[in-house]
Amino acid sequence: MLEISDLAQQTGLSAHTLRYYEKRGLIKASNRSEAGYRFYTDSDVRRVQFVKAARNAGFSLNDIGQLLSIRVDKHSHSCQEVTDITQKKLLEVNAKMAELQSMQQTLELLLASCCGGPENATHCSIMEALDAGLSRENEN
Amino acid sequence: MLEISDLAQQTGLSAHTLRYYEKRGLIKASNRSEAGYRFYTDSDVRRVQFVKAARNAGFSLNDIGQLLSIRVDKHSHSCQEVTDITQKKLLEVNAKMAELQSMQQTLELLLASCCGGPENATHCSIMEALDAGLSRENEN
DNA sequence: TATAAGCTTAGAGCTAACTCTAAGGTCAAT
DNA sequence: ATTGACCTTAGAGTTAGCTCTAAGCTTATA
Ligand SMILES: [Zn+2]
Ligand SMILES: [Zn+2]
Ligand SMILES: [Zn+2]
Ligand SMILES: [Zn+2]
Repeated sequence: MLEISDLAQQTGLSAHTLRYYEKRGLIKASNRSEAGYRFYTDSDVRRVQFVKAARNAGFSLNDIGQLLSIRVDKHSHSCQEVTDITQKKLLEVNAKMAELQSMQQTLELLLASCCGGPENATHCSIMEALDAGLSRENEN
Repeated sequence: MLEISDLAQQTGLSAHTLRYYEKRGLIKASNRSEAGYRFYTDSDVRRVQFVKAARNAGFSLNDIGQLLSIRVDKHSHSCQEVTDITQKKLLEVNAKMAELQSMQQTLELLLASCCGGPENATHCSIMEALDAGLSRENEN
């Protein structure tokens, strides 16, 4: 039986975060001491590790809630439900990537155009480009 | 002289957002009517467009505040200051991209491994992979 | 037994960039 | 003069995921 700080150490999450996850309904200590201290079993540890792996994959805590309810009763859920959640997340990630790529490209162009030197910015091509609205092309 | 809703229409930002930008110190109506209505000049419009272009490039409102103070007094600032801000932002964007790319790769692997079918999830390889902590390899 | 470390809870605070509400004033048109 | 659309302000609410605080117990060690 692990106390919360032991679990924190084993998972790399803070005790605060673990209590927060409990408040969110994601995890729960299997046992409590008479004084109310949380005690975690190996099964609890595995559940937390599942949550952590899902976080690394990019799932939101809400997504993870769904994945966890599938996990505890796999018989009542299908592979399709799991892929639906995963696919949806992939689409979100792809959308954000596209946004960031556009920023990246813009920033690289800006940097390539500016001398970056110590003289004053009256002629700065970055400022000019921003003044020109990034030379059209940006719908949205 | 444009009223706030005219400026909103011209820039594609909401009047709420424009007032918010003013509260943040980014923009300001050059004039006010006797009743207190904001009136914007062409110069104000260009400033808002600068802000919008900078937002599109990924700059935060704080960054934009700095860029704007360079913009109004280019003689007292150098190209280097501008590139510093831009470079810093590019590094942030690159960091986020790396994070997202890792998620993307993970999600794609997960999707490739799962049948996605209607049968129950007792054998689901996505669930298994998450249970296995995404097969090690994820430092952090 | 005293001290320190760690546990409990409810709830506030943080970040970023909006987004919206309430309560009221203004303006053009009917 | 009365709609209705628009304007003003201060300030609260939203989102996600923590992060921290306060006030008070509990437990282990010296
Ligand atoms: Zn230069
Ligand atoms: Zn320059
Ligand atoms: Zn399957
Ligand atoms: Zn599956």
